[in-house]
Amino acid sequence: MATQTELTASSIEYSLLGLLGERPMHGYELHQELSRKTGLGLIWTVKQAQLYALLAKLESGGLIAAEVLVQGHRPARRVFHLTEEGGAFYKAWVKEPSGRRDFRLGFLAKLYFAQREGPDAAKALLADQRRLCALWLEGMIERRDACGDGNLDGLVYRYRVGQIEAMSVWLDECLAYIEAPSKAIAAV
Amino acid sequence: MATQTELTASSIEYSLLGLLGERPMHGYELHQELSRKTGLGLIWTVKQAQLYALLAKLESGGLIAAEVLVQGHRPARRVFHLTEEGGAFYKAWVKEPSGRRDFRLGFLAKLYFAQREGPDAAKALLADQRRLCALWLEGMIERRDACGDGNLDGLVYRYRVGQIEAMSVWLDECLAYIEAPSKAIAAV
DNA sequence: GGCCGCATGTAATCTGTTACATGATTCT
DNA sequence: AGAATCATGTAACAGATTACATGCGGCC
Repeated sequence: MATQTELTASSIEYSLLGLLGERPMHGYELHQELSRKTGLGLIWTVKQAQLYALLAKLESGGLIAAEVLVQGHRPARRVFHLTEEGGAFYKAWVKEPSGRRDFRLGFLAKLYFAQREGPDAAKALLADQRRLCALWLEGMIERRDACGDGNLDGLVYRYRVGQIEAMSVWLDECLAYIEAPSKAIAAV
Repeated sequence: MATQTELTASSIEYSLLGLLGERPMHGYELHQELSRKTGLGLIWTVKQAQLYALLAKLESGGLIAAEVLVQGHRPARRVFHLTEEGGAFYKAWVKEPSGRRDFRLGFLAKLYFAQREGPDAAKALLADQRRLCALWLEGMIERRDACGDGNLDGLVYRYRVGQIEAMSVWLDECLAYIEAPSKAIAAV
């Protein structure tokens, strides 16, 4: 029970927790995992230096812990695993829909993990996120309409409305995919 | 001709150049301009401290210069104006379409300025940006199709395709707006 | 001989955020 | 009396990026 110093973690950090929740890994391994151009690596990549820094932060926060694994000639590995605290942190994150700021990165990552936990978790997440997204859209449309046509401000809002609408459509696609992975997409 | 230390400026900095190109202003004034919820202030806001830091950077880079304007009792104002170099920098920026990274901020700002320079500048910018955007879309669709249906990677690409498509639609709306500001939007 | 893979990091740098400092004036 | 406005900044901290350091083994 390390003193909870108001731990705020970015979606990258949560994703590391998520990965370590599946199986313990050492830094280099994580880095490779994230450097592939599939899965999480497709969402973002972390530079090696940053990764080690993030791991150090998570470790000092008590969310992960390391075991040193010495191997003959090569440098020893520090194999990290989730602590209970870290697991709880991750669980809370993965079920909470994302804010607009980190939708692009955070939500994609969340969906990745939620779907691994099973279709129900993913469906629930998608439903929540859709609701949130609808709210954003509503608010943005209101603001768009508030500034009449014929000025640049309106275009700015129109841009945002368009982006949120596209999100919304995409969330529906995701839901369809989760419900019937094999051919759902073709129907769109 | 200060030694051009490979000046890289963010779109925020370019926007400051753009504002100062219209009329000289002091820091506080710029900050107010950007704090209003219309025009550029709608695109982003800068914290006061950061603004002064940016101005210092631009000044030391020789892109803007200050004149001190002492007024009776209040603190003296440092009124900044564009230098020739700064003007050239700005001009190059404003006509160049934005990359994907800073489309959200950079392009909106660019459009704001281009449109102030007149409809032709704005039209040219929009046309260029549309072309670029079409390329992105093409590439992204290709990648989307490359990873077959039925896996999460596909959803990630679908998301991106959706966002770029929305951009593309919006660019067309913008063009319509520039060509017939009064009622173009209603037609969409 | 030189580069890539393995596996760890540190140090320097840059950018941004938060908080604070100053000091007079005008609004409530 | 207290708050907000005017107008400038500095200092401390947080985050990411870049570059560098180490040291061995295997491949071309």
